[in-house]
Amino acid sequence: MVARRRNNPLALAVLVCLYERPMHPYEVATTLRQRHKDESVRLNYGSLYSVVGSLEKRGLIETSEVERAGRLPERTVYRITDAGRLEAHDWLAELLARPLKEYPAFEAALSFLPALPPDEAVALLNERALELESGLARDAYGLLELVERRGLPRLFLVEAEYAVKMREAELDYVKQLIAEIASGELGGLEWWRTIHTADMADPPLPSGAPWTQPLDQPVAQAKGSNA
Amino acid sequence: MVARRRNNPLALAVLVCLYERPMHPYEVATTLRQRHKDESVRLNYGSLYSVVGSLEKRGLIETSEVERAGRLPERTVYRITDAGRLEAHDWLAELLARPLKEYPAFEAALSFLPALPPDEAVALLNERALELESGLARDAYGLLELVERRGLPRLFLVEAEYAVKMREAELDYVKQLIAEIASGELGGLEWWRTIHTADMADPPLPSGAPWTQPLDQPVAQAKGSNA
DNA sequence: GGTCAGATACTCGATCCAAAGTATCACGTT
DNA sequence: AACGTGATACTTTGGATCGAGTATCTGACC
Repeated sequence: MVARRRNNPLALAVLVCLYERPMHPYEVATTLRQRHKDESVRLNYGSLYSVVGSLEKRGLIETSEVERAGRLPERTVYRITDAGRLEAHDWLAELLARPLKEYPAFEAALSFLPALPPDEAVALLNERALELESGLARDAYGLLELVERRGLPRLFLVEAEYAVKMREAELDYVKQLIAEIASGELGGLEWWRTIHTADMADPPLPSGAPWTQPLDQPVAQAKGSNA
Repeated sequence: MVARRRNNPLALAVLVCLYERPMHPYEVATTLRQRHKDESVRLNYGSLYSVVGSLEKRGLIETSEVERAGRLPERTVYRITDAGRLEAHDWLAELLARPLKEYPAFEAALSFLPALPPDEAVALLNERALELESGLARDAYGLLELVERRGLPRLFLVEAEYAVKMREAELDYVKQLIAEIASGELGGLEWWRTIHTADMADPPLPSGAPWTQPLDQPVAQAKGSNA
């Protein structure tokens, strides 16, 4: 019954836009883009229209009018309802106050790190560090440009500042990890090296050896290799 | 034709598991859970079986045997193919070396920050800071426990270390932001306050006033930031 | 005055995925 | 001996998602 229960932040973006004034979906999209919100909220038309439909079904927005210019497709203008205002407020408050578990791709990749030989891992991490650095330079330049060239108050850039900080932190961690592998300081390195010695040639991952150890089972336990 | 082209990291997890030895999907799931990989990779059965099906269709894994114990459902055991080994390697390398644009929920929320009154925003951010702090304490304890109680090498915890670092950085930013709002230091604060003065009562967001300003349009400008 | 890029406005269909469901077994409890 | 609980192993369902597609209009340029 409860369609799309607070999963896609694009729905929040729509609500907040309509809070400002009634719009048709396409106008919401262009507004979000103009304000660079499409950098923080995944925006594409398919999702937009489906999200709008579900908001209407839930009574959070309603049709205000249907226009048509020439023979272009109709524009359905929506306005927010009281329920919608409430939902927008509560949802935003929730997103701000409660950290949400997410699954960044790099975290997943790190969890499979032992599957690659240490040397290759270091090379790849170095590449990442370089890309992070250049990306950071670009982003920082973009921010400065907005603040200085036009006098855009920082209030409207907090999300970008946050993103920059997070990338800086990631870069820090990547560098530290590289250093600890290179210096042999990282616990488990010997094991890591040995399982990648026999087959330097073709097979990029070591077969037979576990790519990571079970984190449980301090004692040898007969878990279910049920054959 | 190319089904599910490197979107769901669960597929990589399956490949890496099967690199170790042939398994049936359910066993992959329990293995991942035992190794706490379900903290870094979103894991649920629906996705697991559909991902496995698509890997088979793409020739990256193949059926090794079909078992049955009693009247329980059949277990289809899969093994990885050479193509699968290659794909696993390349995919993992790509994830490690290239930062991927993602859309954290908190970044989205920050981009709508001006929609809430400053006081409420500060209160909510404070709540977040508290939750981040207690979460961090819990996580750090968990790590220490694994390292000390059982002698688990840090190599198998890099993804968790990364997650902790990221949260620390987030906490830093949240604290800094709170301070800058409280001290009146943040650019745009006056405007933020004024648009939230008339209606302290019911409407939690100010209608009529733009919740954030267009970032473009001082001069008609050629786009600028392409991602 | 023709054409061609780009904006306008939405639609479609093919995947993708999360959550719940199904059915069996295993084990301990009362 | 009936019951409950949790593990085993996979299926089903229907919504969510995304990229591409359609068709029109606008304006710039030569």
